[in-house]
Amino acid sequence: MLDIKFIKENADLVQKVSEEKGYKVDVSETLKLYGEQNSILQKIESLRKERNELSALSKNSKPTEEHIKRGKEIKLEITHLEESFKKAEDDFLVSVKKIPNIYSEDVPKGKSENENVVVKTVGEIPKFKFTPKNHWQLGEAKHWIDKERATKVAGARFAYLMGDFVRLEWALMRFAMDILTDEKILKKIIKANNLKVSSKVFIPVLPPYMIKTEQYDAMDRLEPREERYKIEGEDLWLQGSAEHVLGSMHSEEIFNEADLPLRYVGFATSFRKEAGSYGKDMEGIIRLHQFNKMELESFSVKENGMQEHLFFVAIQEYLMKALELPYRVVMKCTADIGKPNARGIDIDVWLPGQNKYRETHTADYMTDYQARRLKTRVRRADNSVELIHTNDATALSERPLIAILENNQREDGTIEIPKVLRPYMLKKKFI
RNA sequence: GGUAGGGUGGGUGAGAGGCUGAAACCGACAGUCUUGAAAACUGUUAUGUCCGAAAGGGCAUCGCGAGUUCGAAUCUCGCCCCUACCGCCA
Repeated sequence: MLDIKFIKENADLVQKVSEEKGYKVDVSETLKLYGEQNSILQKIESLRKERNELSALSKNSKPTEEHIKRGKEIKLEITHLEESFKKAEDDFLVSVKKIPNIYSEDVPKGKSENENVVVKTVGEIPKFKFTPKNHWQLGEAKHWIDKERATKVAGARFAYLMGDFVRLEWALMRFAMDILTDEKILKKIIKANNLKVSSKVFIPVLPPYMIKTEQYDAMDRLEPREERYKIEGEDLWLQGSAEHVLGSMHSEEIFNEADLPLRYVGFATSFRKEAGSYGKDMEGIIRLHQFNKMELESFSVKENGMQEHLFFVAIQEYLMKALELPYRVVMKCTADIGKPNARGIDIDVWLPGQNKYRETHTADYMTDYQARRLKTRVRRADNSVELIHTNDATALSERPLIAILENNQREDGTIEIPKVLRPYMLKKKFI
């Protein structure tokens, strides 16, 4: 949610920016609703003041008939006004929650993801002396991917992952974990990218996979609900990304400035309904209802938020380079960055089996948009309290694994293991 | 899941219908003293929100929600969570 004071002072800007992000909002209506809510509140507060004063008169003595009579009147009026207030407040909240975050100055303007801007392309696209297979042809031949049985057991968009593929996935995750918890490597990444951020390591987290409605909504990641799995009979949802349960972890808390930035690397199986993507990516394992992912999350003071975001992208690039995968960095345009985002970067990997780039990573910078409703704050050195800035980003998921299969395949269907993963694969070179 | 006891500020913990946003102590911060530090003493020390240029003032918050009452941290009901024991379980 945006700050209502900011909206008030920058109504035209907010209106314009919301439209550029593709959201239909009426800022003047929001402000009107805020005014209505406020004027009712002021009436209530002056009545409450009278009630409090009346009640203070009875501190040593019994209240007079007069006081009780007036008190009853006040009670009735307050009850009445509170009903109108509740309605006015709800209307205001519904309206203000629709307004997306302001985007960062350097975000390209665009009406759809087609207008995202490729910032750079890194790594050589491999040339094959044979026709490269896609990951499901490779995986099924090796009995690493079994979607037929998964469909029998759980339905479409599920898969059994098996054998060396599983070992490779664990190798990948262990590799990422080792990088993110090694301060020396983080320092190297910071230096190489000329960043001004703390080199504090990431704290590994295995979070809950379920999240309450209230927390999910405060994160502004609950919508669209058709995309989420609801737990029947409970006020719980299956999280769609570890970010959802990591970001809400410190809701209602006030950090000490000295404890920031606070960085987490969380591993979680994530769940998505993939509503509205019928028929898309039905083959292979690029778009399943559940997938494993290692996610970065950080909480920082406002002036460090952007550097933190750039640091996350630098980490993503470091991981992709280490895995020797060809990729490109994409700046998402206004229409594609997402409602709570101020800025968003995607990394797409080259998939020879599909002959195109596919998204493997996202990095999101939310400024204080999420923190406002989460009530995650920091006590600064001068004792003032303010909202923190949140960042999240993919570290590694199963999609880079697909890329390893397709990019590192040999004619006989075996896969060359990236050098950095071999220590985690009993030093084997091929699987 | 059952039974019992609990949830009050950064911490411990008092308060059991009105003078209580809340005692006391600890911690933290600032000051006095000191060459410096400690000790001692003095002061400050929740969050949100509204009005105001500011000074200041109002309102709300004692796990959450509803209710009783002229008046609720305090009484009633529902929910959540904690602790202990029992049951079940990786």
